[in-house]
Amino acid sequence: MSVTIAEVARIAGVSKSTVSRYLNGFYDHMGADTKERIAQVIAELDYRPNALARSLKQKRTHTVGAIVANILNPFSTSIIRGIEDTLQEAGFNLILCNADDDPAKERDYVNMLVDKQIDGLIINTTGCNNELIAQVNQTIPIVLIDRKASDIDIDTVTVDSARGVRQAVDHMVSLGHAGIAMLTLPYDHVSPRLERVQAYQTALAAHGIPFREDWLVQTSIEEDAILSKLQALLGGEAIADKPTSIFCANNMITMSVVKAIKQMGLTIPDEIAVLGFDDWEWAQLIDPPVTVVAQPVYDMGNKAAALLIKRMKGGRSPKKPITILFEPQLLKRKSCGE
Amino acid sequence: MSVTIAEVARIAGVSKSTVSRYLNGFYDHMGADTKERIAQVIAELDYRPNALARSLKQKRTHTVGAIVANILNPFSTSIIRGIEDTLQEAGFNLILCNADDDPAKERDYVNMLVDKQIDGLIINTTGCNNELIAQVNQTIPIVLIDRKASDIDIDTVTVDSARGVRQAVDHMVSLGHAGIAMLTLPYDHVSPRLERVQAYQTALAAHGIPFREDWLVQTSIEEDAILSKLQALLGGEAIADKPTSIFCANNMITMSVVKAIKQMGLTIPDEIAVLGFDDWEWAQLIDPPVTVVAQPVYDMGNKAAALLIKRMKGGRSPKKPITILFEPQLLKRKSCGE
DNA sequence: GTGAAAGCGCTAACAT
DNA sequence: ATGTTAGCGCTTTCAC
Repeated sequence: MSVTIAEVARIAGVSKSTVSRYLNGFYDHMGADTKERIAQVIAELDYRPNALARSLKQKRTHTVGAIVANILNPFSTSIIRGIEDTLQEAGFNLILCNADDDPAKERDYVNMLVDKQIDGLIINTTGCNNELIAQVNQTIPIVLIDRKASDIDIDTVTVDSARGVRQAVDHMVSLGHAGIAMLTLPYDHVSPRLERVQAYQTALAAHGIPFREDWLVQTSIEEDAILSKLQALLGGEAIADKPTSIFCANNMITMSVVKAIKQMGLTIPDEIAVLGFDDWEWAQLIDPPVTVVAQPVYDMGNKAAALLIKRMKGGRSPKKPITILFEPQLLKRKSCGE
Repeated sequence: MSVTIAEVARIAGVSKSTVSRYLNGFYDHMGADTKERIAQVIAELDYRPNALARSLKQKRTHTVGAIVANILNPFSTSIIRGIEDTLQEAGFNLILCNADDDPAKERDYVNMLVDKQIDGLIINTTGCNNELIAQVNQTIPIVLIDRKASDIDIDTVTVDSARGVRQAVDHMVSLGHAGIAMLTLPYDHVSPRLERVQAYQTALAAHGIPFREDWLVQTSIEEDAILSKLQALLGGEAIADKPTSIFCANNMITMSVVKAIKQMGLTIPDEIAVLGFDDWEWAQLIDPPVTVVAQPVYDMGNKAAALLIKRMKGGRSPKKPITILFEPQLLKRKSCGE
C-alpha cells in the first residue's frame, strides 16, 4: 500500500490534523520546527495525498471535464489547447473526452464526469442531450463551446456564424460566382450548422440569387457519399445547371470536398471554386490554398475556460447565463479564383 | 447535496449493503421484490453512486490515463482514437492529457493521474521523466507508445523506424536522389527521432552515399527556424553543394518544410524532393501529394490499450515487459518525382 | 499550536 | 437473503 497521512503523522510525531494543515497551507500558527519535520518526512517517504480521499471530504476535485465532438478535427484540438492553457494557469486539472459526435457517448461521458465529481464542464455538444446538460448545470457549472443548445439557458462561447457566412458569400459573389452550392454535415441538432445553412440562404437572397434546394446538400464525410453528391451536383451536361462554387460548412467537409474534386479530375478554382468555414494549420498547403472563414479557436477555448473558472469560483451567485460571440475572419487564398 | 446510498436504502427499507450489492450486480441471492424496490427507488431519486467514494474503498477507478506529446499532431489524435475504442469496449474510462512535449507538464500529469488513482497509464513520453515513470510502473501498469525509454524495462508499443527510414531512403535513391538531407526535431530524448537519424546514416552508407554532417539538421517547427535552415541548405550557389531531396523525420516537420519550401518559391519535387515519416489524413491534398512512410497509428493505439488491459487484469503476475513493433509502410505519392 | 474524533459515501467481511 | 460494522484516507470542527 502507498503511504498515508497517518504514517507521515506517526513518523513526524504529530497528529494527522497537523499534517493535513501543513498540506493545505495553514502554516500561520504552526511551529517552525513541526513544519520542518513534516516537510522532511513527506520528502523522505515521497508521500502524495490521495486525491480521491481528499475530494470525497472536500467535495471539490479541482478538475474540469471537457467533451469535444471529434478529436480528429483540428478545430477540436485547437480549442482544447486554449482550454488547457487557461485552466492550467488557474490550477485546474483537465479531463478530456471525445464524444465522437455520438450522443450516447456524450451522455456516458457527462455521467462519468459527474460521477467523478468534476467541478465544471465544457462541452462541444452533439445537441442531443440537452435535458441532461440542463440538469447537470443545476449543480455543476457548464459552458458550451461552439455549439449552442437553443432550448436551455446556459453559458455559451461561440462564433458569429451568420457573419462568417455572409463574408464568404459576398466574397464568392464578388468573384463572379452566382452558382453557389453548399455542402454540410446533417444539421439536425448542431447549431452552427443550422445557422450557417440559414445564413447561406439569407446571403443569397441579399444578392438576389435564387436559392436552389438541390444545391444545398447534406452529406456525411464518407468518401463515397461526398463523391456521389458531388457528381450529382457537377456531373450534369447543362452548364447552366451546375454551380461554379461550393461553400463547405466546416473543415471536415472542406477536406473531403477537395479530396473528392481532385478525384473527379476537376481543377480548383477554374472548374469549381471552393470556400470553407474553419481554418486549420495546413489549409494553405493544399493545392490550391483554400480560402476560408477562420474562427479564433484558441481564443474561444481560452474564453470558455475563463468563463467556467469564474462560474466555479462564483459560489452560489445568481448566475445569469451569457453568450459570448467571437468574430470570424475571411482569409482570402486561392480556391475561389483571383 | 446529492442523494446517497444511505438515502436509497432508507427509502427502499433495506440496508446500505443490500443497495450496494444491487449496484455491484450481486443479485444471485437477492429477493426479487427487494431488487425491484431498490431499482425503483434508484430510478425515482435519479441516484448515481459517488465514484470517488467507491474508488476510495475499492482502490480501483476503472480509469486509464493517457498522456500524448502534442495533441495538435494528427499522429497523437489517431493514437487516441485507437486507445479510446479499445478501452471503451473493455469498460474503462479514459483521462486524456496533453504534455505539449514539455517534461514538466508531463511530470505534473503523471503525478495528477497517480493521485487520482488511475488503474493504468499510456504515455507518449518526452523521454525526460524515466525515473518517475519507472517508479510509478512498480505499482501501476504503464505502456509506452511510439517512444521508448531506453534505460527502463517497460511495456512498449512502437514502430520499426529503422525499417521505415530504409524504405524511404531506398525510394529516394531509386528515383535518382543522391543528395538526401534530413530534417528532424531535436532528438535528445525522443527514441524514434534518434532511431530515424541513425537509420538515415546507415541507409546512406548502404547505398555508398557519404554522410554530410551539415545535411542532417535539427530544428524547431517555428516558421523562421525552418526557413533559415532551409535557406542555408538550399540557398547556396554551387549546385553540387545542395541536396536534391529532404527526408523529414515526422509529420510536423514535413508540414513545416513544405510550407517553407513554398514560401521560398521552390517547386516540389523538381527543385527539391520531399519525403516524410508519418502519414496523415490530408497529406494527399497537399501540392504535390506527399510521399510518406505511414505508421498504423490507430492499430498502435488499439494494441497499447489492449496490452495495458491485460496488465491491469493480470493481477500480481510476474510481468515481463514486452515491446511490440509495428511495420511502417511506404506510400508513394508525388513529392519525390515519378 | 496541536490533538481527538467524527464523518465524507461507499464496500466488504462477518453475522444471522 | 439481508443487516451490522468497520474502515478506505482525508479534512474539519471542537477542545485544550
